[in-house]
Amino acid sequence: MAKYKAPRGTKDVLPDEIPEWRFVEETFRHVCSLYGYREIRTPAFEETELFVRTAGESSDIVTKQMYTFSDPGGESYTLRPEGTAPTVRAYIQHNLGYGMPLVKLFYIAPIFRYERPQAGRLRQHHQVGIEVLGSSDPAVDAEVVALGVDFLSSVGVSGYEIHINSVGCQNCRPAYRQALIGFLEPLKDGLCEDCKRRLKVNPLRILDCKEEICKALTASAPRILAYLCDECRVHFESVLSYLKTIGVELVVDSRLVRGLDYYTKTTFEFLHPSLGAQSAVLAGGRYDGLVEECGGKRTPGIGFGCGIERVLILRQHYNLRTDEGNIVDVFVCAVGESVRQHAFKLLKELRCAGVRADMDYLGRSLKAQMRFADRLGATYVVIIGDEELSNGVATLRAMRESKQQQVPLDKLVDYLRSLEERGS
RNA sequence: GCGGGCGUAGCUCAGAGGUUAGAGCACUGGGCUGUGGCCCCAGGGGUCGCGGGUUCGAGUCCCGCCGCUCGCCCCA
Repeated sequence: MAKYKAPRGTKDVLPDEIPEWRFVEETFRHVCSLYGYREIRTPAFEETELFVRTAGESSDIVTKQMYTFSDPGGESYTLRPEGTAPTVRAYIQHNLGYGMPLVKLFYIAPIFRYERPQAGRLRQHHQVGIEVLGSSDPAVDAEVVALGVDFLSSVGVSGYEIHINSVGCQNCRPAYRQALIGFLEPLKDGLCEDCKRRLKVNPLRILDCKEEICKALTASAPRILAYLCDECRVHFESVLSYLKTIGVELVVDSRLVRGLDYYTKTTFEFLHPSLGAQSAVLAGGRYDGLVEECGGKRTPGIGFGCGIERVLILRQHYNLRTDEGNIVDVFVCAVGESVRQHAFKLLKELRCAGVRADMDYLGRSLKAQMRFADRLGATYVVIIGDEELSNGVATLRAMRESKQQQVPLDKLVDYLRSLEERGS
């Protein structure tokens, strides 16, 4: 047993898995560029206060999931538990909106939450996400959902449902909240323990409870869509209309309530059945009050986060797999100690000429060197021994064709480079 | 925080009270004295998660702890 292990709920991404990660990340970057989004990178930790203010005092994230620590100077910091607040903080701090009324950003970042790990849920996971700041146009809501659709289809994921809802705004949500409390108060003895507590701190969350008894009791509860103010109702209908125009299928789900306090108007989740209880692969919503809450000018915003590990689970589910291909193009086999200096020099020249190349550093037999070259996927093997050296040549073996020839040592690098160029 | 399953070689796993703990894959060497893949032979590699208990004897049975994993809550 190893003495040290990766902390609970964290994972090492090993070399064999890196191609999958790079594929997902690069695909995301590409899709974002098609939509005019630019990348931003923010620190892994922020002042604790930022998350407490934005996610909400009573949210699960703030009450029990944050990795908070104080640095030697006594400041309280928290490892990023979500991607939106840091992005908004950077947007305000650097005046990204100055002279640029609409800003579209994307990020790829680790996210930290203290939770019980299980399939598709980690204490450090990674999200790709986007944020649009500066427009309340319902077409932007539709664009954000559309980008999510394009991203998932580009990485080969299908079979999900998009649930969408509007949670209203500061003008209409209080009335709905009162109506909901009024409906549930007489029934509260039948609710689960968690929901009895939610009734006081965040009654909307009761609609999202997975307990059958709560689902039954809330089946006929008032629906938020019936309480939206004119502005929110028109906005939501317009979002649905834009999405219909581009052929995105939706499930309007009036029970969809998200865990963060800052959401307004549109909220959505992309749910996939094969993810089990953690069925959300991509989720987000509009947050028209967040920038102001963080000390900036009143600026509407909307975005989503998407769990990379969950995307990878789904790719596995669909038997999708990108592999690395060959690791080097050329392997240099030195036969005998006396030729190693020459082999080492040749290796350096190959690499400087842009040819991926390697050699043996374990003093292995030629047979073992060949086997290793095969395992690295080398297209060519260069064999140099005393005989070759005294004739000023090397044996060049084409592995896939199982053919070999003698090539003058001083022509070898150019020759291999030309073969490479022709091959690629 | 609560419940189920599992911890034996680098990996996947067999072994269910009785010599010195095994297999496949991988690795190293040889068959092939300078040539990969296929085949054959050999070799290296293990505090059987940790600690205690029962027993003449414990990977094996019992208890505790730790870890991993799956589910509940919640989230990407």
